[in-house]
Amino acid sequence: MTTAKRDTYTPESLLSVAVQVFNERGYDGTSMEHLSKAAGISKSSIYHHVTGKEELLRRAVSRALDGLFGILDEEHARVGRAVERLEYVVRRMVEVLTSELPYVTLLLRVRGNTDTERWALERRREFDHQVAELLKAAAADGDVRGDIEVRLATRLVFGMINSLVEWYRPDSRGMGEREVADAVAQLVFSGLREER
Amino acid sequence: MTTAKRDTYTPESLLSVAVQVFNERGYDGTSMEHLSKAAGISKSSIYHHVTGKEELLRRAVSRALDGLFGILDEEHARVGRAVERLEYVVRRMVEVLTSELPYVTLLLRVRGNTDTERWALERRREFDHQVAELLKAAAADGDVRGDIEVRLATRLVFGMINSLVEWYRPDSRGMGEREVADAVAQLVFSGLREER
DNA sequence: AGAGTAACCGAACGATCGGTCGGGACAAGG
DNA sequence: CCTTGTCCCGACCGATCGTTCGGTTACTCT
Repeated sequence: MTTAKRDTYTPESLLSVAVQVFNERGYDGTSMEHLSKAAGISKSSIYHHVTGKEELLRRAVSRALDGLFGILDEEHARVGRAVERLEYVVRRMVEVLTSELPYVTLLLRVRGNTDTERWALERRREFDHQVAELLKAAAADGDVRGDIEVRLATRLVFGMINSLVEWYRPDSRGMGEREVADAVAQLVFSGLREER
Repeated sequence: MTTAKRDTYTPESLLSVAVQVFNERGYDGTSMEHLSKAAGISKSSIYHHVTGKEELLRRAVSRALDGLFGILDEEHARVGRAVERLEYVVRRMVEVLTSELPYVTLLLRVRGNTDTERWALERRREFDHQVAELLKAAAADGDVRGDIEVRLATRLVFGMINSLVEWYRPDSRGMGEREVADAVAQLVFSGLREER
C-alpha cells in the first residue's frame, strides 16, 4: 500500500535533473557526459531510463505545453467577457511559468533543429494563436485599445510574460508569484505611467 | 579612390553569414561544417579570415553591445526629464534591435558556456542596470507608477522589447520599425486598456 | 537458497566536433 | 620572367559526440 522509498532514478526524477542542466548550458551545449555527472550515474545508465537525449527534451517540452494549454480549458478562460478572460489567461500564464519554470524555459528556447523541436514550435504557435484570438475579441468589444495591431500586441505581451524564464527564480524572496502576476497584469493593461 | 570590387570574404562579410546560421541553429548547434556550407567556402578557409568559431561570436555580440551602449551616450538619453529620457531609450532600443537584429538576437541568447559568453552576459547586465537607474529616477519624479518595483518593471519592459528578436522580420511589410517603436512605447507607458 | 530482474557500470562504437597543415591557384608588382 | 601575398582547398588531427553492448551488482519474490 505504501509507496516504497526510492533511491534510484525514475524517468521523471532523471528528467528534473536533465532539464536543469539543459537550461544552464543549453540543450545543444549539454552532452550526455554532463548529464551523467549531474545525475551522479554513468552515461550508459541514463539509457536504462530513457531512450536518449531527445526523449528528455520531448518529455520536458510536453510537460510545459500541457501546462499552458491546460489554462485554455479552465472555466474562467472560456466563459465571460473577453477582456476578463484575457486577464485571467495572462495571470494564469505567469503562474504556470513560475510553477513549471524549468520546463517552460526549455520550451521557449528550442530552435527547431530536430523533429521534436519543430513539433514544440508548432504547438507554441498554436497556443499563441488562441490567445491572440482572445485579444482580438477584447478589441472587438472595445475593451482594449484598437490603435495597436492585435498580432503585434499579442507578441509584445507574450514577450513580456515569457521573459519571466530569463530572470524569475522561485527562491528570490520579496518577489512572490502573486506579486509578479499583479505587476504583469497592471503593466499589460494600464502601463507604466502614473494613473491619472 | 574607388573601393575595389570584392568578391572574396572579409571578416565582416563572413560574420554576417555566420550570425545568420548561428541564429537559425543556435551557436552550439552550429558546426564549422554548417558555416562552410552556408558561406560557400571550405571549412579550413574560414580560418584564413577569423581565428575560430568563438571569434565570430565575439565580433557579433560586440557589435550588438556597441549599438545598445551607444544609445546611452546620445544627448536625449543624457539630458532632460527622466521619464522622457526613458521613453527615448525605449524607442531607440527598438531601432537598434531592428537595425542590428541578427547580432542582438545572438547576444540575447548566449548562455555563459565560454569566457566570451560570460563577458557578454556581464555587459548586458551593466546595460540593464543603467536603464533601471533611469526608471528609478522617473519613479522618484512621480512620472511613473510607484506600486511596481523598479527592478521588476525594468525586467518586464526589457522582456517586451527584447522579444522583438523572436518575431520581428524586416521584410514583413505592414510592420515598420516606426510602428513597432510606437506600439512598444504606448504599451509600456499606457498599457493595453482603452484610454479613459 | 535460487531465480528473476531492475539499476547500473566500463569500454568501445562510428560519427562528428573545432581546428591544423602543407600546398595550389591566381593576381599584383618588379 | 619570378617573387610575394591573398585566398582557398583536401586531408587529417585528437577530442568529444550520442549511443550500444556485455556484463556485474543488488534487491525482490518464492
